[in-house]
Amino acid sequence: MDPASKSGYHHGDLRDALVSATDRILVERGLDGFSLREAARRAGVSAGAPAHHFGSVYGLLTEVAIRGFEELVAFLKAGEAEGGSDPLARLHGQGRGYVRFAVAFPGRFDLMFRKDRLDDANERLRLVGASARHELERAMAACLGRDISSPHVALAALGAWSLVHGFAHLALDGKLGGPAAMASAIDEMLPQLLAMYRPDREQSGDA
Amino acid sequence: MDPASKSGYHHGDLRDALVSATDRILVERGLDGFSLREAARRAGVSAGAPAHHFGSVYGLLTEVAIRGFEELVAFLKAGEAEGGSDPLARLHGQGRGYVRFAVAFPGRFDLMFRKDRLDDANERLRLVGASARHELERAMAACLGRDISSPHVALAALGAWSLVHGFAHLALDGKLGGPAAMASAIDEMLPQLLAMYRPDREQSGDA
DNA sequence: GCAATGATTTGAACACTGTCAAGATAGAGG
DNA sequence: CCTCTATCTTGACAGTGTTCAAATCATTGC
Repeated sequence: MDPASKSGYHHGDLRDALVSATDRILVERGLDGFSLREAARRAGVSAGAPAHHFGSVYGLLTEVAIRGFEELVAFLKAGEAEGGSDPLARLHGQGRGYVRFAVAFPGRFDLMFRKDRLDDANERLRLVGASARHELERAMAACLGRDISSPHVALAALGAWSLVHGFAHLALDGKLGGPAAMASAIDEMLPQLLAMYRPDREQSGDA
Repeated sequence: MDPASKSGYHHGDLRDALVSATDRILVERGLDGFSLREAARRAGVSAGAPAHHFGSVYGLLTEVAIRGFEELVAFLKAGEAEGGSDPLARLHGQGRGYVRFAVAFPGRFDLMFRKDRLDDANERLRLVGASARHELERAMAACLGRDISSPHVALAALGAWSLVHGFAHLALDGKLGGPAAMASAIDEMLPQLLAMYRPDREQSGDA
């Protein structure tokens, strides 16, 4: 009816069909098992069809990555909310949300940080990526009691991002045990790690 | 003469020729620009030839990654030596060595951590990877005044690795400016980051 | 010195991949 | 009803990694 959600041409809504087909492939076979033709196959469409909607493989994968980042931001916010009112607890909550997202959607997570498969120039991708970084920097600024535009905050945010990203990587490599042990690792080891490396507000910030 | 180093069969030493051809491709075009056929082409050999020496693409890339890790370990040791006798300075020196390697050999660095292109089961790869991790844990243990087998050390090492890895990633993404600014960033921003996030030996280690 | 041996490389095939141009199709708007 | 435009198919092309029988050639044994 409304032309935005169901513009029933030949297929109906091939754009979304391809995106969700890709998502399913990422879940079942990972990024390596993905191919544009396979996505087209699953959408019940010929190999050349995706080009009209996404231009090239990069376009399709970029679209999937964008939706991944949107969901990541949601996970960050949910995790932060668990932290209550203490700024440090809220920051750590974001970290837990980050790792939880990585563990929940390994395929999407893989894709999102493999820039060789994405279109870096895509405006929406950059926007949603900046949005995620903004979430982190806001929580970090509150935690350090500094302005969000401070280079100190940017540097501390980089460090915090690296920490949880490395932890997530480790979890996905299976180095933290199976899925059962992973959940407890996120709730036990990650807090320990975050406590061990916390941004130190006492150091001289302007050298 | 000695059959080990120069067993002049048809090509002479195709194994090494393919490895160095791959290395050159990584420098010139990055990992995306690599293909097994292109490497064979540069070695002046047919497309099927590499199979005999490496089994598959994974074998060749894994060999290149192994040599990369060997060089990384050398960079870690060199950086650590710059730290003099202070354990923390030595640890931070290792971090500088890590980032320097990543910046000096971006292609190899990319490859080394793209496990979808490597043969995880390769024994030598795991050995040299473990060797690199051991360097870090040794320096970290000295820094924390704990035994190297302590889980606390392992966790702290993971955190430190994540920090410098994230920093290196950022540098390679060009977010730290051009090559000129990069060198100074390694010598200025990285120490700040490492100082901000340093393993805290005062926390309760056994929860 | 020469033939046999076995490692090394070739060449052609196969099943894939992503992209492209040209034609078929079907719904929308006049 | 008829055109028009976006959508999709078809068929081709260049390129990829892998496989395998056949050809090549250094080495080994005689």
